[in-house]
Amino acid sequence: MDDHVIEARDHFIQGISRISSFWGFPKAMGAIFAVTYLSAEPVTLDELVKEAGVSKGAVSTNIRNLERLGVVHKKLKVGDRKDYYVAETDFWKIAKGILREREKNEFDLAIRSVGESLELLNSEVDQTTDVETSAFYKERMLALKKFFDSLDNLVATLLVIDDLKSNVVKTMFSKN
Amino acid sequence: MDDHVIEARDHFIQGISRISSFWGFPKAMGAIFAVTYLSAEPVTLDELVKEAGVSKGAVSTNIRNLERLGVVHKKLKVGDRKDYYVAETDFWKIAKGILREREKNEFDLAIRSVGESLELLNSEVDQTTDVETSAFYKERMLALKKFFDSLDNLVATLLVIDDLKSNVVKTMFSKN
DNA sequence: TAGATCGTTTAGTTCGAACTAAACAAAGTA
DNA sequence: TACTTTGTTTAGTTCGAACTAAACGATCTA
Repeated sequence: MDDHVIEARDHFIQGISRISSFWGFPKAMGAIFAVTYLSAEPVTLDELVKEAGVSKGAVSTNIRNLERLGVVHKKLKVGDRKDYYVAETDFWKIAKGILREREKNEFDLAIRSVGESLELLNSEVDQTTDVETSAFYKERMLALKKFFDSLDNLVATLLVIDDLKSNVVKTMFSKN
Repeated sequence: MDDHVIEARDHFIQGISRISSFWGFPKAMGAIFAVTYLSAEPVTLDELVKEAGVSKGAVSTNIRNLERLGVVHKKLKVGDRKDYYVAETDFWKIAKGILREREKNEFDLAIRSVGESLELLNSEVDQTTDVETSAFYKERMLALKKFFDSLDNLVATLLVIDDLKSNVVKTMFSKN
């Protein structure tokens, strides 16, 4: 293969790896996706081991996460025990998948803890001390909770946008 | 102070710490912000050391980053060498500040590398081998680049939204 | 059954981000 | 000048996420 092509490919893989790690995913995950994305044919686990330069175990776990996020798709061939993977090419779909995944898991779990803190304050029928402090905490925590709720609505709204509407978004923010 | 209030406060600080680390920031950074946010009065570095339970060095570097992001603000008092900090309470502003910061730095640096890879392919006037592969790479890389450009426009658009319009957004996505 | 071929799981290791402790710098005060 | 008070920087350490190597399980074939 032409040197320039190889160089471009390597540079691309490296770039995707950085993007991956920037968004809080493993670098290897990015490399694995990049290889899959640059492959015209479905790729096997062993090919990914070779092309992405990571161990079989790492490919196994990372590709599974990629599939869970909808970033790649598993394709089985009849009479073939191997798993084949192809990259999702609709990046808006990918973005939605990732957002949806973050929505559950850690995200609103952490957000929920703000609500819980607030409830702790509200259930505090005590008359002991520091009414002022308690009131101030309530005010601040409530303000943050409201922000999170709005954000939640925003994301939820984006998630229910179907393909038709999403095309509107694509058109709006594309230059050509 | 009332036990419930202390418990609520601790729970809140812990929650913010998790959110912080979830978004790729140090846990301590979240704790420091939480303490600042829950303080009615401007706080000093030494108070933060005590309240957030991290070392002076860590507070120093983290608070500086928080200020750079516009999450807290430094307040100086006349005839007082201490630095005082207050939390920004407009979370939409905070979100914008963080987005803006990510915009520079790593983000479009990584994105740029995709463009560079593409250029490497285009500057490849060679006639050697693999015309097909090269064409395929170009196609895929261009598709990704277009997506990134759209995303870039989207973020840029959000960033130039002034306070008036941003109130529209707030209203749109608040429940009450 | 034995052996080959897959993907997964586990035990152990590596590596870097983020922390602490402590030295340092700067700027005021006595 | 010496001492105090404040924030920053540096050297060294810790700790966990993510990796590798290798054992394992499952499934097909001869």
